[in-house]
Amino acid sequence: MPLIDARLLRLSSLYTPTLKEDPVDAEIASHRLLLRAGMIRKVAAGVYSFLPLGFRVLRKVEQIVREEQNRIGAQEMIMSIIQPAELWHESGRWDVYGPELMRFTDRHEHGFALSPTQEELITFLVRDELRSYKELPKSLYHIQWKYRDEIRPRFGLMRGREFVMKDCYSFHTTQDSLQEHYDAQSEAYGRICDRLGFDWRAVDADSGQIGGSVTTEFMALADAGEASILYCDCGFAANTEVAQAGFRLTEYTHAYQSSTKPGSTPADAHVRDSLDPPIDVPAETPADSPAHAPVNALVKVHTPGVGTIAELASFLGIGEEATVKALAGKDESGQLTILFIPGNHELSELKIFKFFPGFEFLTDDDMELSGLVKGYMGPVGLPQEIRVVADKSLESVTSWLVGANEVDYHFAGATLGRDFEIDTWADIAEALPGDICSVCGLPLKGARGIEVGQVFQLGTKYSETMHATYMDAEGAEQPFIMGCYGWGVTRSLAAVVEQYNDDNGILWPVSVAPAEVAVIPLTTGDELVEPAAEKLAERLSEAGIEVVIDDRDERAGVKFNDADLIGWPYQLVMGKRGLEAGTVELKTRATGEKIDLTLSDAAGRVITLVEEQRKRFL
RNA sequence: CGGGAUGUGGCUCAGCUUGGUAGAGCGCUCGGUUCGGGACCGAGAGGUCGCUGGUUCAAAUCCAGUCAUCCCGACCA
Repeated sequence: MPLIDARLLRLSSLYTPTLKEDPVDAEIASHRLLLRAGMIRKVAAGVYSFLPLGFRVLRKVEQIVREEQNRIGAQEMIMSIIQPAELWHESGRWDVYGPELMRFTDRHEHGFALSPTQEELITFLVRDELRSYKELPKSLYHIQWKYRDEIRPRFGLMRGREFVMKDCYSFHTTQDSLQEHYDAQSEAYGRICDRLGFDWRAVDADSGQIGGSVTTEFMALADAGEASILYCDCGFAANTEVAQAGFRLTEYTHAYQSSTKPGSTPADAHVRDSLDPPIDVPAETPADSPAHAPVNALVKVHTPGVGTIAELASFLGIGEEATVKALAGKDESGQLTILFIPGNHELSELKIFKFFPGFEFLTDDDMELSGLVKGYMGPVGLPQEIRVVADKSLESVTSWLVGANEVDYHFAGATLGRDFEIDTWADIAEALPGDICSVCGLPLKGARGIEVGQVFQLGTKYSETMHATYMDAEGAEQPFIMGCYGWGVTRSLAAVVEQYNDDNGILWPVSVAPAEVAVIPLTTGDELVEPAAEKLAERLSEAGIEVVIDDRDERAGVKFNDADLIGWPYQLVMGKRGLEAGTVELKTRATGEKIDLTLSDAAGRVITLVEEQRKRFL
C-alpha cells in the first residue's frame, strides 16, 4: 500500500480511528462526534490533538478566516506564544489576568507567560517602529495557539485550555479610521459565519477583561452554547449579560383587591388590571373591608409565612411578574442600598457591578442591624439613610406589590410618587425572553449561542499604558487608537458540528468538509467494482474535487456507517448490482437523498454539485 | 474553588453491598464461511483493577489520603 497518494485520500491508509460506541466523557454532539469520527483525541482536560481528518477541517476553517482577513487589508504574520513577563507587568495584566494566565520560569529564573492573547506583544512590536501618522492605519493578524488555564474546561473543543484563535490588531490615528476598520471587520466576520454555514447573530456584548467600550460578539446559535442571547425581529440582538429590555409596562399595572366574600382569606384575593373599572362590591360587604378602597389604594395584605417571591405569587394566586423583588446590599463605600427589580427577574451581577463597584449582598445579621425585615422588604417607609435603587423597567409601573417592611405583611397598590420615592433608576435586572424590545417594543426571543468571534474598539487603553505612540502631522506624540478582533478557530469547528449533525454523525458543509466526495466501492477485489471506483475517483480528483475512496476491505455496513459518521457531503456508492446495470448511487449526506446515476454521468453530475456548493460558500 | 459523580484490557461496562479464581460485549491477531446498512464459526493475544498507605492469613472489593476525568455554578475566543 503506498503511504502517500498526493491526490486521493485513501481510507485504507488514512489514520481515522472511528469509534462504534459513544465515548463516556463526551456530552455534547460536537465533542462526541469529533471523537467518534476519529478527528480529535483528548490529551488532558481541555487539550486535544487533531488527527488527519480533524486537521484538514481545522485548516479549512483557518483558510476561510485568512481569506476574509486578507480581503479587508489585514496582514498575516505570526507572533510567538512565549512572552516575557515584563511585557505583562508593563500592561498591568500580569496580576490582573490571574491564574488563568499560564506562567513558567526559565532556567535563568526569568518569568514567562504562554500567550492567552497578544495585545502586549503586538503593542511592543509596533511601538518602536510604527512611528509616523503617514504609516497608519495598519491591521495585523495571526492565527496561533492560545493558552488559558480555564477554571473549568469543558465540552471538548468548546472551552479548551489550548485552542487556535485568529487575533487581529489595528492601529489608527483617528476614531473615524478605527470605526471604518471595525465595520470592515464586522462585515468580514459575517462573511466568515456565512461561509462556515452558521445560523448566527451579531450581538451587543460586554467587553470584559480586554476593555474598551464598543464591542460586538458573533454567535453561532446552538443549544449547547454557553452564552444566552436575546434578539428581536427588528434586528436588535444582545448577549443576555448586557441586554437592556424595555419597559414591561402591562405586566405590572395591577392593583390588588381583597376578596369581597365575608370571612374570606387573603388567599382568595385576586389581582386585576388597574385600568379596568372598579369591581362591584356586593351590598353585604362590611364597611371596613379593603374592597371598598379605591382600586389604586395602598392596601396592607396579611401574608403569613410568605417570605419569597414564589410563595407570594402562589399565596395570592398571581404571576411572579406582578410582584416586585427587593434585595439589600452595600457598595464599596459601605452605603446601604435596597434594589428593586421585577419579581420574575434576577439581578444581573455584571450590571450591578458597573453601577456599584464592589457591591455585595447584606448578610442576615447586617439586615437585622439595619432594621430590615428579610422576606418582607419594600420601598414604603424606609429610613432616609438607605439608598433606594430600582430597575428602569419599573419606572413606568405606578402600582407595586411589595413587602411592607413588617413580618408577614405586604403592600398592594404601593404607588410611586405617592407612597414612596426611588433615588436612582438603573438597568440592573437581567432581561428575559418575552421582555419588551427597547428598540421596537415587540417581545424579545431567547436563544443559546456559541461565541465564535468578538470585535472590540480598544481606544488608547494599551497604547497609553505601554507608551505606544506615533508622531502626528504637527510633530506631537500621540497614542495609537487601537482595535482588536478575535476569532475562535477550533471553537468554530465545534460550532459547525453542533449545527450540522444527526443521529448518524456529522453533516459537514462542503466549505469545511474533510473531503468533498467519497467514492465507496462495496466489494474489494471485485474485477468490476474496484477498477470502476478507482477510475471514477481518479476522474473527480483530476477535475479538482477533493475525493476520498473507501478502499478498505470492510463490509458494506461498516463503510456506510463510517461515511455517515465522518460526514462526507457527497457519497458515491458503487456496488456490483448497480454497476452491472450501469449505475452508481449518489447519496447527499445533508438531506439523506439517494439517486441513481449512470456511470457515465456520475462524475459530471457530482462535479457540478460540488461547484454549486463551493459558490454558495464563497 | 464549592456541589455531584466516576476511575477495572484499546472502547463501553459488569464484579465491590457480603474480602479468597478478574469477567462480558465491541475492537485487535490467525484460520474458515460470508459480503448493499456496524456478519458468523473456531482459535488467540491483551489488565500494576488510577496512585499511595492502612486493616487482614488474604483487598478490585473495607478504611484513609492523593491524583485524574466528567457534570452543575462563579470566569471567557
